[in-house]
Amino acid sequence: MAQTTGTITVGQAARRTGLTPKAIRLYESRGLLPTAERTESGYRTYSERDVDVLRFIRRAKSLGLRLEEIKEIIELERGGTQPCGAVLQLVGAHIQEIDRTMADLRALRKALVQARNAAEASDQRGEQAVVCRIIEAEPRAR
Amino acid sequence: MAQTTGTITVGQAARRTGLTPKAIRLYESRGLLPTAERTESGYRTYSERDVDVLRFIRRAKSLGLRLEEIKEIIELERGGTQPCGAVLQLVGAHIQEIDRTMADLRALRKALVQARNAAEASDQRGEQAVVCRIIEAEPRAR
DNA sequence: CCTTGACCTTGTCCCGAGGGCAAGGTTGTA
DNA sequence: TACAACCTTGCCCTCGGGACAAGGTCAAGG
Repeated sequence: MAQTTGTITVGQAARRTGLTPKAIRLYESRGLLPTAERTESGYRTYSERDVDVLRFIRRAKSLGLRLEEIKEIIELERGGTQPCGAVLQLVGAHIQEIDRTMADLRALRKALVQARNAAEASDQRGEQAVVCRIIEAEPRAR
Repeated sequence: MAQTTGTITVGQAARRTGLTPKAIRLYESRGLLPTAERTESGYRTYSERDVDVLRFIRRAKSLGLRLEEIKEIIELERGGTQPCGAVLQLVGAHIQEIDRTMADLRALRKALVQARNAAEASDQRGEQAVVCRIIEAEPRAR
């Protein structure tokens, strides 16, 4: 195989970045990575530069950015724009989204605990329910 | 149409329960509802009992239970078992799951805020990054 | 009687981010 | 030459529906 120095296969790239080959192919198909070069036999080949981009993607993903958003950042950077501003905006939006999700979860948790307590209380009073009172109870708020 | 008193269509059931017709058909296909009776022309028909079950499903869903879990509860109840114990167990498991998710989100939020602060700080020092430092930074933990 | 509009039917594709599996080609080593 | 380990593409699955298509049914009004 005509493999240039420093050129690796998808599996090696996966091992070096902590991703899976499947994920790497997905990123290519979604446009986060340029279409990979191929060997004569059709194997994808990756350069160190590609490995850097893949690591970048992994870190961005671990911060909760979506592939589409990561793609935008990469395109900005490829176009020569410093993507800092855009990244800060994305990160800020994600923090807000997390805050909203956590507020929802807190409310849900409260509802679950209340429902459980109500069920245990009625159980101790020896009541019987056709279907368990936990969910039979009319939701007050909502 | 030979529609018995109290027998309604899927759209009417949807309106009475706050669900959509599509969702109701999905629940049937997933086994949460028994296969609906049909009119001669093929329309599904629902009884008041069905409406009660649908309301039950909606409330259980609003508590974050998954369709598969709701199905188990309904099956227990149909089998004559009081599902209270099972429901309590499910609810307890969900509270734990919510706690785990919230812990994850807290950690994620912290990482995002730290990344943002680091980026702003390096920006103020006039540094330039090939790709924004927010994501370039090596992840210490994990 | 016929049309119109609202309703119903089934079916398919889509979302996110891949996982799992199948069927087959390629590589490098024993 | 055989074999394991790799690679390729492609399809179906997740979860809870939303959106849309193409067509059948119902009730009311002209």
